[in-house]
Amino acid sequence: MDAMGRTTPPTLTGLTTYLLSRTGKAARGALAARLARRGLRLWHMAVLAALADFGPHAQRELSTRLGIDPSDVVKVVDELAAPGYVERSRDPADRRRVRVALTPSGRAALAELNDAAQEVGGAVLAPLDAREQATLHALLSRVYAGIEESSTP
Amino acid sequence: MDAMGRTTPPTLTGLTTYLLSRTGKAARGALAARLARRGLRLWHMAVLAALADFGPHAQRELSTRLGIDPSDVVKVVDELAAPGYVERSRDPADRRRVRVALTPSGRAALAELNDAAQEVGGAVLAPLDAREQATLHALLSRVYAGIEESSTP
DNA sequence: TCCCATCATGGGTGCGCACCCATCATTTGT
DNA sequence: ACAAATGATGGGTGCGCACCCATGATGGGA
Repeated sequence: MDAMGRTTPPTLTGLTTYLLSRTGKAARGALAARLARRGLRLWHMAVLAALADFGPHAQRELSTRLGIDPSDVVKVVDELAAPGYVERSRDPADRRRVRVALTPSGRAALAELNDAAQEVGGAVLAPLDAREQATLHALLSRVYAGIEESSTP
Repeated sequence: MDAMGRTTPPTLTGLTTYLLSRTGKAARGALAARLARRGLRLWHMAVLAALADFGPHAQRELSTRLGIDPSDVVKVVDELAAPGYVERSRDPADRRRVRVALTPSGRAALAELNDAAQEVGGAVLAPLDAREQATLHALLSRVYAGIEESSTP
């Protein structure tokens, strides 16, 4: 009797925005679940990645780079400093600024998080073969670039 | 001086999950903004679409089809019934069930929402040409299918 | 030197979303 | 006929995220 099944309405699946939103949420959720094991959230990983890729930042720089509210940066950095993943130090040149730097332990943690993320990616993208995953990544990169550009004019 | 710019850390952009999560959130946000103009949220559109595509549902059916908590279905339907987009009626065969049906006004509203969604899609996917948008859609469809399947065993 | 801009910090708000539980009406199975 | 299962409803919770404002410390320009 459940002939109409559990199928998602075609009106929705026909919308690329809908698919993006859904798959994105799934990806986000899976990733967040992995991070939660270590008591971290997505922003924590983003901050660690920024520090690893670009070296130490003042908190304000983290804010503009990642698009987080400066006020929230404080809290995220707090939570990263507690387990010793990052270190705060005052910038001697400009003593208002707090320089945030990655510790070795933070770098190691990031590596693990990255592995976890790769795993999650593998699971989510399982229906696609390697070639297709690559094209998906390429297309998404361009869409992402477009978004970044339009949000930071 | 801001030589390191506002670039997103490559460690993140290298992760397809991250790109999915971000672009998905952007898509979701843009869509939600459009719906908000009419005082609706994403679930409202999903329910309207389900009714349009598959005809009237009992609320429980909406719950299982869309993966919303039964308790939340009640509230969403409440909000759709207020402007007269849907109508509730007791199923005469099983008087526990409440049959939810789309009204003409609801169908019209859905059409408008659908147009809005297409617009949003066009904006988000602007960096891609038509052919690329099509392949992106196809790839995402398969990923989405994989997700649905693994979440409903 | 003084005023204003900048930065970090802490505290608080509101929204959306996912969940859970208790209750009541009704149907189904025994 | 009665107990158990099902469906709808209302009320409440917690989390993540995005914001906003006030305060105190510091730096830089008039």
